[in-house]
Amino acid sequence: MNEDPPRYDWRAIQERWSGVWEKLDPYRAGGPHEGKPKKYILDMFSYPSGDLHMGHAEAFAIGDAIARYWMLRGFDVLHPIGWDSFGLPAENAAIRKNDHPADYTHANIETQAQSFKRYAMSFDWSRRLHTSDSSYYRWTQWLFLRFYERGLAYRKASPVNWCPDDQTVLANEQVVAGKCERCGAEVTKRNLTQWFFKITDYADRLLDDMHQLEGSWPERVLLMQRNWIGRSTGAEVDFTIESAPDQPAETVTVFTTRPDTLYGATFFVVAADSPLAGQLVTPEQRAAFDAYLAQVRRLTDIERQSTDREKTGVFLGRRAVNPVNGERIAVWAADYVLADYGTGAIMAVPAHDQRDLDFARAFGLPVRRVVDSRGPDPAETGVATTGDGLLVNSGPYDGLGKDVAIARITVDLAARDTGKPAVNYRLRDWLLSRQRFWGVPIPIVHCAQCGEVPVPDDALPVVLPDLRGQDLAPRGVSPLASATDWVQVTCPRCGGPATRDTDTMDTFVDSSWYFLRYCSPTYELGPFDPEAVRAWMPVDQYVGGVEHAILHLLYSRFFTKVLFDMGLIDFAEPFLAQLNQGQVINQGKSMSKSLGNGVDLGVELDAHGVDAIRLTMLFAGPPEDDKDWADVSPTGSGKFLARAWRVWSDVGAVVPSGGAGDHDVCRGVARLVHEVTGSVEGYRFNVAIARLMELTSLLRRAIDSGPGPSDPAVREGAEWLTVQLSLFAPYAAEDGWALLGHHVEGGDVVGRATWPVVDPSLLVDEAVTCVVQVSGKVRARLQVPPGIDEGTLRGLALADEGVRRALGDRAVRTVIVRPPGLVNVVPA
RNA sequence: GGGCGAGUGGCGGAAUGGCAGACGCGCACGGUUCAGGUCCGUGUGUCCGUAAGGACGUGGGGGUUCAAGUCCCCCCUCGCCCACCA
Repeated sequence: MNEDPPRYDWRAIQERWSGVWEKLDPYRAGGPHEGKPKKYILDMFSYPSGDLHMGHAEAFAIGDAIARYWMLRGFDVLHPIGWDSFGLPAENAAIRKNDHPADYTHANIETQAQSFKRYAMSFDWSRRLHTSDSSYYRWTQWLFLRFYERGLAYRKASPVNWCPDDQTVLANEQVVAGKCERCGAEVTKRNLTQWFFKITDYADRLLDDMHQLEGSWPERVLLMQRNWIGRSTGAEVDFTIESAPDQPAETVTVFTTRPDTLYGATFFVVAADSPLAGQLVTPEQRAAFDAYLAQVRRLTDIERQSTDREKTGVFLGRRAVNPVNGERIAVWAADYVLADYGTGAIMAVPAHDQRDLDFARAFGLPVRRVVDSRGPDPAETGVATTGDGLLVNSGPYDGLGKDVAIARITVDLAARDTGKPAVNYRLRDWLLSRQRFWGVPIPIVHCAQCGEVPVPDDALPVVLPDLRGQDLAPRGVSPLASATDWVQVTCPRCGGPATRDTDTMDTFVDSSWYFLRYCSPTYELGPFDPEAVRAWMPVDQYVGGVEHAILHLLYSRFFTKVLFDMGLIDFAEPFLAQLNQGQVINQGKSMSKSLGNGVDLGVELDAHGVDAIRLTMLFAGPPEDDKDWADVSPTGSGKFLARAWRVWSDVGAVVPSGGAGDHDVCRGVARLVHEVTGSVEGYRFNVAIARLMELTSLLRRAIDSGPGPSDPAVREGAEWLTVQLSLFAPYAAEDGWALLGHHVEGGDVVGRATWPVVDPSLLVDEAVTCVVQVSGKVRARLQVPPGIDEGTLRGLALADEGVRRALGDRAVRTVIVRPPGLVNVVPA
């Protein structure tokens, strides 16, 4: 009878080891580190909108490889998982299916948890958390109250972004190109009283602390945050608006980054939709202004922000007086000036600002150059000169350069009390209230006697009422308002009748502190145990998508700084290092239902197995590159795993006795294993996997046509291959570990083995191939000892047949000798 | 319009200023197999050449250097981000 050799069977392997891991639970983080150094490796937690998809598969393969690496290096690693489980999709599903959002949420969480386990994630499952559990959101409310006490959470009426489809307000950060980030509907403005976090108080620190992150955060993310915060330094300048004869004069302040161009201000513009415009307009111009304002209000933000639009505006009938030269300039209202940036009013310097120039040309307003740019006249070319130059037409400031002029003019304005240095930010306060149900209730009570009253800490959590199905249908006010029993309360301060705030918090509030909760997920005395946070935080490596570059990452940094100021933590940046994986795309395009190019993770896992998919994700390229699924080969990954498995199977469980084994195998293994370590530390997993493929081929050759499977060096190579491959292919590696004789069921899992460290003496080359170039082209290769001296090498190179042939009859001008690897002969 | 990043075989991608194309996919040929697939081996940048060998070659152009995919300048193309923020 012919006995078939054993074969790599990933299905059987997955089934076998997932059961064992479930029992052993091998990836729990330690307590106080037992003397070991710590690493906190954090994957962005998951939103439970369905099962895991291809994007998750890539991101989590990266995070898991990093976490597993540090475990094998002997660190105490915290690698937790949880769910960002409040949010609109669950609520919309509940309305559709007439049930409770929690049902949908928990079903999806269970599905994802099972998928994570199948995907062999090395999570500490004991720390799992859900932001929609009252045991979690109790502390979200507690944090809100602390922010409130410090004046960092406040309510104000203002025009806010309104999504007509989701029937809720949105934060600035959630409006992308005038549309709702989530559903794509065009966002409109509504004047509403809403809750805000005063993130603008932290603008400077959010900006300045970024230098700590340089080098360990993607440059692109830092840049996006810088742009988003948008700090501009300049001056505020007071213009007097000439009054009607019977009225007192008014002062309107403008912000400018170019106070040096003050002499070039030839008109004055206020935002058409600001209250200021309505106050300034004269009775004669009132009708024209009202008509213009109506026209502006009809525009959507998208139309309004289109930069190639013709400039529009209307004269308000009054004049402003320039504080530096007393010049009277016309006051206009226009929609190119924004009501909510700076002071909502500008001085227009058309010669040196393109927008002002476009406006001046549209309405025939004067243009005066005050910076000598030596170019053609902007009034004629239509191109404003925005660069540096010496001042002209600027009275006492003529001849000054930009920086000096800005400093001098600002000082002089301040001395006459008509201006001062000023800083402005693009960043606005974080609008956190939402008129939806499935979120954290805002723990504030409104009392006719006492006004806003915080819910006392010992009355937390304010638990959501039990609403479901049609109770949740959007009607422009929060669904919580219809839960009358829930809304009606007694005032915690005076005991009189009061009502609960019916808004819920933006889910980004939940995710702004979850990384702290993981340190002590069941702690009852506060949001986190200070001891545990001191032990684990900050996060050493955060892994997730770049789509959170300004939302989640900025908010989390803000929260961390506030907690630092409260004295609750002793660090001001939560994430020391950040890695953004690329997207998984298909045929050059991101996957979408409408394109029909979606790839289902479950189908891929069923077809190729977990290890092959993880390996494919990581081998496809550097982590931050996009991966096109049409360009990669899970089949190839599977073949590699089968080859590796056959090596383990051939080497088997018999431990050879004594000796280092075959010298060449030993050195080859050492070199490759060493290179894998370097590649993993640099997050070049594609290169690490390439080296493991080479290692596998080397061992294959050693078994078939070298010293054979029982050589000690071959065995050691096989063990190391197993340990290193376990970062990427945990199932196959565990099976290999068992094949090599380890008692996995008894707790000797490969994921808790020791990362190989090679003897440095094995990495020193015994013979080096020296490349000899003539004029930079390779003409000969010499085998030389690594310690060869310059003179000897030079002599050998010049004597070489190939070199002489290439030189021909030309004389040698220079010889560059870089022992032992390179000689470059330069002929005359 | 502004900012940032990237362009390397048929494809994904390697390469501290020092042998361009590691590793893989694909393809070709050979072996194994009743056959197909699997598996094993060999080859595979382009051009000239039976071969030995040679010429060319990292988007285009210029420069620095003994030596450039890598550094500098200009241009082209693509991608991403921001976009009337005074």
